[in-house]
Amino acid sequence: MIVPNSRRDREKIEMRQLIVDTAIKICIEEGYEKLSLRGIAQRIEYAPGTIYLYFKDKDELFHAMHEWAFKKLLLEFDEKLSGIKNPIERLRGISEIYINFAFTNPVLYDIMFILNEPMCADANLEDWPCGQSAYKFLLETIEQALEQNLLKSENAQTLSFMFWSSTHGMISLFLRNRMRMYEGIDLKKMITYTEEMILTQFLAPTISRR
Amino acid sequence: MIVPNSRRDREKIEMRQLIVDTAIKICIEEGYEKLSLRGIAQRIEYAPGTIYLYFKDKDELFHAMHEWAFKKLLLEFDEKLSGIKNPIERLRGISEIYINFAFTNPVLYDIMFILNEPMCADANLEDWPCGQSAYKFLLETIEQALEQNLLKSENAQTLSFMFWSSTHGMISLFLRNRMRMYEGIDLKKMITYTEEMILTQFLAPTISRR
DNA sequence: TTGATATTATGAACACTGTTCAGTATATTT
DNA sequence: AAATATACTGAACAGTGTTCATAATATCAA
Repeated sequence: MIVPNSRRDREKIEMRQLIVDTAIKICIEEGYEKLSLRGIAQRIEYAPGTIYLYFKDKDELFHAMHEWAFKKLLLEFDEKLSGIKNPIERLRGISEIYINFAFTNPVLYDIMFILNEPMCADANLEDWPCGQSAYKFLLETIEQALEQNLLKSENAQTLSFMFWSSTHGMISLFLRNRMRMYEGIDLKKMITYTEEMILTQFLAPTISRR
Repeated sequence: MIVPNSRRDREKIEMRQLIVDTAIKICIEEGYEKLSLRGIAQRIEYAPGTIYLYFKDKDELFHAMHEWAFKKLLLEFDEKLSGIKNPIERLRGISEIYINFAFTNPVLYDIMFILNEPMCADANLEDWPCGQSAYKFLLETIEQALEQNLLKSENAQTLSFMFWSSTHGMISLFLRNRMRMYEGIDLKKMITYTEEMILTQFLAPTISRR
């Protein structure tokens, strides 16, 4: 990571961000498959080769977009969930934000969790701070829920994985148009309903209710 | 669908199949991202333009590969599950076959459920007979389980969607290398364990046990 | 068998893509 | 003002999907 000491370094970071912003803008406006380095260069009125002064290759740019998207999701978690103390309500909040994020920013969701860029193969965890933080958010919430006996006793890691991947599964099948058999059904409603159904099954049976 | 009446039609189908087989072979050997029409043409010793006499474009070829892969999965369902009568055991069988299929044929799984080809956008259900059959397999099994009160009472469609997408979620996160936080863990074991955990939660509580 | 017709195959060409790099322009430092 | 360092350019390369005039081949009628 570059730390902005001189004006030069500052400009370098600004230019990097300009490229990332432009890339994401193109993805949103025209779709990820239309994203090209030449297209980015044209929008910011630079020559194609210039981008290579700021990113080693397309993968490194993708990596930056990836990180940028996670930062956006993490920000929503922080903003909307810091006030919620009950672990189960936090869990519900996480689900809601996650699903809404995917529906509002399908392209970003794609970049974060679905697209297969070589970058993902050899990138290590240290290069993925926001992604890790987002996962930690979920994991810690579940750990708290377990401590307070609000969920059926299980490994916190396993439960986190279960909640995350089931939600991801629904969203990615939706985003990839693999839910055509549910014709005429409001798919977002179906997803939120199923999400709640799963959560309910894993709630610990309350001993006394008043 | 072309029906082979004359020798000409038969040859047309054979050539189509040769192209599909070659395409899948390249995907398996070198990865989907290395698949190119020129590469296929070279392997079967034809000119690049020839492929366009059998497929309108790359999308139509992808569609054929897509269908071919579903046929393979469906075949495994038919072969290994026709003898199992108990709906819950069938459900377990479906999970096992599905997960094993994904781990054994990651490229095919990609083509079937993850890759985003324009084809998927405007293809209608009629062009997806095997995919529909595979889903029906799951749906009917769950309907039977519900009839026999073996699962917690819920909509069969919702339950099917839940089981399918949670499994898909785990597999696709694994295939896309998005499970790096579970370092050192046997990921296939983790997936099969979680799969069983989910199923267990949805089993109807047995009234009497002997 | 020959000639006309329909089918099948070709490969150059077009417009794209990511990427490299020698050359040029600009900015900073001496 | 000269020397050096940085930033930028755009042509070039090898690759992609796709098209199409041309050529080869196969089929059928006379």
